[in-house]
Amino acid sequence: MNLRRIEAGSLPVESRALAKALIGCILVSEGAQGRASGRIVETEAYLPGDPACHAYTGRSARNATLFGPPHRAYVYQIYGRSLCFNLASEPEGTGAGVLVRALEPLEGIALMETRRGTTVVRDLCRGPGRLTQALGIDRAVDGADLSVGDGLWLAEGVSPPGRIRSSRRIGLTRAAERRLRYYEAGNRFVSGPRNLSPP
DNA sequence: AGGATGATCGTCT
DNA sequence: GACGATCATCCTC
Repeated sequence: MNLRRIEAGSLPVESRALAKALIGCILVSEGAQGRASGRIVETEAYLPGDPACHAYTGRSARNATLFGPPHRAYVYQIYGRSLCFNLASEPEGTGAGVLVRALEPLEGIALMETRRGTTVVRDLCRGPGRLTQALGIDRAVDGADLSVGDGLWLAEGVSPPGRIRSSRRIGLTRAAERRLRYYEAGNRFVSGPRNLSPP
């Protein structure tokens, strides 16, 4: 599969615009074990001043990447077992980001099955913790510039017009009512509700 | 297909 | 010491 890398600076910086623009893009991981990739079908935006955003209470060792340049990878561990993959958003100095919640597996299915310990393709990348495991993303990825390295990068994909919908974000207790989750309507690899009415 | 539950540990109070 | 931007498993329908 010939993938065209997304060049630095061609993605939006504003959080909601970035969350929408990422739908359809392809996330690629390459390493000694081979290549694994998937098409992004679900994201969530975490805005400046958003009580649900990790940057809300100020800068710390964990969330420092969110305050760095836009589009750097922000990786953190949640519930003791799962890693979540985000892209920092907004200009440097402002803490915000976009969580990638689900991928539609494209390449390296066998590798993903090994890493995930299941052959249920629908379960390989459906959920933020699952997709990081399937792509072999670890905490060392935190802070990485995806436009430079060859281990993890973004490629151009296809987002059919009119297919992107929004809903409440998933799993939150704070600011849960805000419609900052974006997903491709009807796609079976979306992790939450996947056919809600348009806004 | 969908709801409830417990595991598990880095980070911050 | 409490709390998660979750997951796998077990249950019922």
